[in-house]
Amino acid sequence: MLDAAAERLVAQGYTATTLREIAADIGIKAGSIYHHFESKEDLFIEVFSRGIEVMVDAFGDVDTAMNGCDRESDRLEAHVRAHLGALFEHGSFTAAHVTAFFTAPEELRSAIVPLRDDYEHRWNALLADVLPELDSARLPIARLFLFGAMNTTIEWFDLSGDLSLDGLANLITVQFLEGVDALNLQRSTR
Amino acid sequence: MLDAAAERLVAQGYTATTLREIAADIGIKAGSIYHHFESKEDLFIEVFSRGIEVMVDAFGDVDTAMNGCDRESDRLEAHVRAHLGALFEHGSFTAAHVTAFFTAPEELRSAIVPLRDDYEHRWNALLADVLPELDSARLPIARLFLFGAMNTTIEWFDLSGDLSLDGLANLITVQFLEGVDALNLQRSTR
DNA sequence: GCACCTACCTAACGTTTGTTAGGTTTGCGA
DNA sequence: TCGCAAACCTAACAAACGTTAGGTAGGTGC
Repeated sequence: MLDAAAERLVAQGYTATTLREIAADIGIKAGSIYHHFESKEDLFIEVFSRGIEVMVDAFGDVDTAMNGCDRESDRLEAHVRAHLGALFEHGSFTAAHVTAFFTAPEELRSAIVPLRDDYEHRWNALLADVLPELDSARLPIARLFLFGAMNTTIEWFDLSGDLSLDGLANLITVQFLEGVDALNLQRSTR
Repeated sequence: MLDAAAERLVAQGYTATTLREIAADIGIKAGSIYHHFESKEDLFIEVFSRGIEVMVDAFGDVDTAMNGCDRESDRLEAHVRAHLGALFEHGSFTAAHVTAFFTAPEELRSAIVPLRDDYEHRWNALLADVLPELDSARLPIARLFLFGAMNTTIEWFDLSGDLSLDGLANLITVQFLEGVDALNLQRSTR
């Protein structure tokens, strides 16, 4: 049911997604939803929260797996890969979060913002490690550029196309670190 | 009235924006909208179209103004600045387009897609000029990265903050061309 | 002064929305 | 086998939605 809600969110946004649709998707009636959630807002708070949970979990997994890694660029690429994985490989929760968060009413958003802030903090800390020479005032901006490039992939990237998620993660990382010219040389440093 | 519609679009998305709200914003009643447009869909087709128009016009202006420019990176930066200008300085049409386009029903979107394609083609051509050594298969991807970085600025950039639009355009261009490390050296090549 | 057009309003329509009260089914534990 | 709670349904509610038919005020041209 949360899955169905997330998929509808991706396709239609918050207001256009009705409880009757979600109920029909899983073969129940709209009123039955209220046995599990107090309101539409409550249901989608859960969906958006899971969207962040998936991201945070993926981030944490990479952090432990890459513990003894000495090449900082590899660490970054692994985290980029994890973020893309959360977007494309772990259900629609993260995708729903990224695409539909701003279509939700403000009361709902403000309940989610603390979770978002936590995730953003982790990325800031990561980027501070990977890029120690970067002016700390520029760091959040660099992160926002990276997030922009990663998150808009849901609008165009096709999992079944020629480019794999690994390849996409590598492209984004190289482009982010070294600029567009380095795109032709991708994977040459491995 | 189109302005009011665009502002509501940015704040609430397509479905959550009601004709009664738009009418109230400009001091008329909802029914009166139908004297100017045949339907809600018709009204927002006009709004989305203008959003692209603003971008295309800004692009064209830079093209003529930068005609004799020999430094390709300056040309690119001027176009980035123009795109950001369309987002932040020419009403809410472009901002509405970028944020709310995917919240609109599909029939409406398909009426707008040709205009979008035209704008994307211009950028592809520009990038092919600026980056002749870039693999042509990578070119659309590079453009999508750049678009992602530019368009997500509406979610965080503050016109009244320390960073100016010129500065932001420079940051994005440098970051795009040379990578994140070059951010510390911005404007040093001028 | 008359006709006419544009811009708006009033008042309702049918539909859909989130939501609720009360009843029914299902399955598990004692 | 009984009881009970979780899961679901039915049927409706008030509110809000896009939309429409018919009417009104104000200005323009003749």
